[in-house]
Amino acid sequence: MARRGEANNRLDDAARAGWLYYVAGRTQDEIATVMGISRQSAQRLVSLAMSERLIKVRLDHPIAACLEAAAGLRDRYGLKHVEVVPSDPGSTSTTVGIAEAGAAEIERWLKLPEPQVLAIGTGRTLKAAVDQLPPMECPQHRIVSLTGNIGLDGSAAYYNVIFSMADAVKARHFPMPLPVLAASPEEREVLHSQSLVQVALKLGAEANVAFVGVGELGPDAPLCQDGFLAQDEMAGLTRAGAAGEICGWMFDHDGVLLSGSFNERVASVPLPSRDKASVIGLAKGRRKYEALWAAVKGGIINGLITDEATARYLLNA
Amino acid sequence: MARRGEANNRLDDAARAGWLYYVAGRTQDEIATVMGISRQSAQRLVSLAMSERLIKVRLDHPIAACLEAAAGLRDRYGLKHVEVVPSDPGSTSTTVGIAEAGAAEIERWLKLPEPQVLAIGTGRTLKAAVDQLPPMECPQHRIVSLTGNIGLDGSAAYYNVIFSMADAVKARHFPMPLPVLAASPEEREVLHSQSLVQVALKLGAEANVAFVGVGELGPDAPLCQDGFLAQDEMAGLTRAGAAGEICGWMFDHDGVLLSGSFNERVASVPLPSRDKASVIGLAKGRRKYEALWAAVKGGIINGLITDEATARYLLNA
DNA sequence: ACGAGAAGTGAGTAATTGCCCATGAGCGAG
DNA sequence: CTCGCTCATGGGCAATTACTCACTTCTCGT
Repeated sequence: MARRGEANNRLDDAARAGWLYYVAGRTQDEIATVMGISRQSAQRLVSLAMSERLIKVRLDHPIAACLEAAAGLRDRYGLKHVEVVPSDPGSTSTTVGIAEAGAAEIERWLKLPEPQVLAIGTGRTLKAAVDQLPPMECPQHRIVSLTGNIGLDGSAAYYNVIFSMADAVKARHFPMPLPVLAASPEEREVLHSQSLVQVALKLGAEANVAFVGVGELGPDAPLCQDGFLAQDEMAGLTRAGAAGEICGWMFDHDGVLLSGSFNERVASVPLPSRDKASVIGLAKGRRKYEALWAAVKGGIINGLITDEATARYLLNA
Repeated sequence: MARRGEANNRLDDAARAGWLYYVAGRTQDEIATVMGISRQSAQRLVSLAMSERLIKVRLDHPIAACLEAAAGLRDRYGLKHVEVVPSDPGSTSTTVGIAEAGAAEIERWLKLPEPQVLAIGTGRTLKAAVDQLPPMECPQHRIVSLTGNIGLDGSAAYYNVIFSMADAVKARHFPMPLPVLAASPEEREVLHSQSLVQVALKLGAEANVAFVGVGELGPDAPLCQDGFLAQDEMAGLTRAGAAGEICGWMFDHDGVLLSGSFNERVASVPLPSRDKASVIGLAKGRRKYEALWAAVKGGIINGLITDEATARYLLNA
């Protein structure tokens, strides 16, 4: 192969080896012969292709147990769309499985020929899902971020997912040039009156589908860890009965948005109407059980992508 | 898990096993334990998930499209060797990429310890490829030129590639001390009876591999530009149905060598047998589409090094 | 019921893959 | 120029996976 960009060359070779291994089904020995390298090097390239995420694997089959759980959840909580992936009891990851399934669902929407407005929230799970998206050309769609991308200290929020999405999907993107949280309800009004923000707010209201993470509360909550929320404020919220948050919007154990002043400072786009749009939550894991239960009970979300264990909890709750 | 469609059950299990294997990265032993089956059964389920296409693997890298295109061309036209390099849309060069890939392939042959006979055609693309060759010592091989190196006016043909090759590669070289085109079939016979030419003809018939450029026809054809062919003769050839040429041999749109008198005047070495040898064409670019299509259709060449755009054309043609 | 045939199972074994380690090439600092 | 560092390489070996075969179970038609 060409001798020029020596840096890329390794990844190119890795891609080639990975393709030959996973797609063409050759053995590493054959690959080594074809590429004129040793078997060990071929093995390294193949595993490099894996660790660099050049190779993406997805399962396209509704597994019966998961299907049943999904159907049960749909009936029980009146959800529009439920997807349950197998649990991996040995893994502590909060994204494995969900990310792939979420990416598949996002991809389904992006492949629609009719123009859609997709709204995207924030969070680690969503980030992992978006990272699984293949490059796509979707000029017909528009993608709007539901949350601001600026932290309390003015820096860009790492987990604002819309930028990762823009890398993979060629469509018009509308980020929110705002902090997640305004200092006061009045400041929020001022911020929201900016024309750029107005566009995002309008698009958010028109969204056909929204993909959101579901955040738990407590000292270890992602909101605190990422510095959006101080510990004492968090403690106050839990005392006030908050059970979880989506895009910053706090809700109680019945899934009713808190009426206190906190939610009046949240600068995020309001969640699209659950009557017209699908608001799909992506989350799994013990720590999110309470928040998820509240969210589905109260109809904060009407779609869910989760794993088997979480689904079981929600069915028995 | 309810038991209803017993037939599905196996596929469901296969899906679950496949998920645990490919997505969660567990070993088949672990899967067997988790699912309460034997390791062999787990292996069967995993391979079933693969063969039933439940698991979809995708490679996210520019090179993926190239490899797929290459495999497609190999199948479609029954080629022995296909290499597709990424297109560089910004470049008008007819050689960038091809030259490097061609050089790499030539190098692979030169590195073989067993003595080989390499045949080399002519053309700008091939020249660019040979210019990429590193200095090598290959006393075991012999390299023969497929075309004459003398123009109509008696001067040396600039694009006769074998001399450039001799500069880089230390091996025995056999140029063809002939014009490209004889004045008449009879003259060709006389020329070919020279003992030096006999050696080249014999070697050409023994060649293990031939690297050739593919020439398009028309007023701007390289054959005209380099003064091997007058415009009126070219016009006559296109009227007679010629679609392209390789080493001077004219062929029609189905890749069948023209039977007219022109080919009887071509003084080049006949192309090596496509049954025994690899005849690898190097070419890319809009202007060569027709000629390439004819050449692969008719089996004039059984190997191809080209770029993505050209590969796409050949796949859709 | 019964037998033929399809389908599945586990043991055993060959093939393939993953990983560790010693080696040597390449490179920048001194 | 040399030392020390990093990193790719290929050998060797253990772990993992794929395949074959003989045997059992199930199904279906008579």
